[in-house]
Amino acid sequence: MERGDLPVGATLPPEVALTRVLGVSRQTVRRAMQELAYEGYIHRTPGRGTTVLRTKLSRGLTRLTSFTEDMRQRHQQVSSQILACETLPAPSHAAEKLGILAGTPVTFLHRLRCADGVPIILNLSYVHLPDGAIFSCADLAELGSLYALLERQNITILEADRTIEAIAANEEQARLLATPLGAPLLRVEGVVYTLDHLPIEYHQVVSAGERYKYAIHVIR
Amino acid sequence: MERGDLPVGATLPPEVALTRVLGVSRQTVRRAMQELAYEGYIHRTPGRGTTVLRTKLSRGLTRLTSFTEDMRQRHQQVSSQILACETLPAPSHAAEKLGILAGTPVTFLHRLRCADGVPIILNLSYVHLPDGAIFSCADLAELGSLYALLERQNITILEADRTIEAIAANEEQARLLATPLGAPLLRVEGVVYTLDHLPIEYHQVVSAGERYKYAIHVIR
DNA sequence: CAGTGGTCTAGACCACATC
DNA sequence: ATGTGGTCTAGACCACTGC
Repeated sequence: MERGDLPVGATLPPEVALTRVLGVSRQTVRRAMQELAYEGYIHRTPGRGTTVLRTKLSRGLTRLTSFTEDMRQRHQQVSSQILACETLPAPSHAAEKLGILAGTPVTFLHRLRCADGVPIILNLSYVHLPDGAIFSCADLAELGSLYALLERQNITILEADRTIEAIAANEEQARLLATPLGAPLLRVEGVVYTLDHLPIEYHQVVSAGERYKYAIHVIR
Repeated sequence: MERGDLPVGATLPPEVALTRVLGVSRQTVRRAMQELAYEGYIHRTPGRGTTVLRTKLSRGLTRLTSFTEDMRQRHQQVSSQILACETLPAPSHAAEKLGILAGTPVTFLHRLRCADGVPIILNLSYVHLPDGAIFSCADLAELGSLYALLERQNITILEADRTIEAIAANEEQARLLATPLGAPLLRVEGVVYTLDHLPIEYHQVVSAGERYKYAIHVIR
């Protein structure tokens, strides 16, 4: 499909034919086609056949990616200004999301992130590290990506719950993002979980409305 | 899990045990567990086992649902005020998204949608019907849901591409949604595709920031 | 009616984690 | 060594589509 041999609308050979041609079992053919269907490449209709829907994959919010990864994918140059990187007692709203007691020490991170030099998003993170893990602001500054820093310590990021809403820029946000006071901003709040389902990070990401859009592909 | 018999963190019986207890094959057990894993209920680790991640499902943008379906799921009463329902020449921005020439007749729909009587979202739709399909504003008013109306004519909605951004309320939006002028609003733009990958609807959904949040669950 | 995808069974081998 | 999930095969029946 990506080579263009199978244009949009084309019908794929039936499963049994592929079984013979490829020399694998029908289950195996089906598993592969189910992946393609899930990714939106093909559509399958019982009794009729399988048709090609699209020939390239568009990536969006469907998967958990970091800002750094997102921007690199768009071939934009990422830079970060670290406004704060310190250990402090967790404020109650963050503690609640992280499932810990207010006042428990957490790593607080405040970053202004730019793409090609233009300020795009403002990032507030409260990180509650598992026992034994260490956090170095110098390493973060060097690596750029919080998730990369965590994964380097064998902390596996698994999933996140996010909410998206619109807010009006307060004074600090307006100043840092170079927008007027009261300008509409997008705020994404999220809790990120590790492999063991422990909440490891609570973040608030605020982005300038005109400069950053979320793109999503959804299927019914 | 939803009954609470299996709390978060609990380990599920291994596949072979479930095979015996339930009297089904291992593949069948695996298929069921894969669904649970995809929905974020469980997490599976090779060689270790399967653990419970969450005990209830939060529904979000991950699947394409209509406003009507969303609200009914939350047990809220949906009502709609149809501000416009007419056929007109497609404006260029809508035509582009629908892949048709500007000026082609499309059905234009403008609705104010309320949950429990409170105005929540403002919906602009441009519908480009396939040949032979008919559109009745009376039916829409009765059914409430555009997608239900289309599906009743055997038009299958398959997928959508959406973008989310923050905007400031203009005069009309402020009046209809009962918010101050310039208040931050969430705008979701989307193109909805049918089974044959034909764009059938272009919509703009504007929602009041404080009254409507999008929730998303993403996995890495 | 034949052909399609949807589902299930029974049995096998593998890589990996744990002890 | 044992038990776990990941993958594959071979064969079967079903519901639905289209002729």
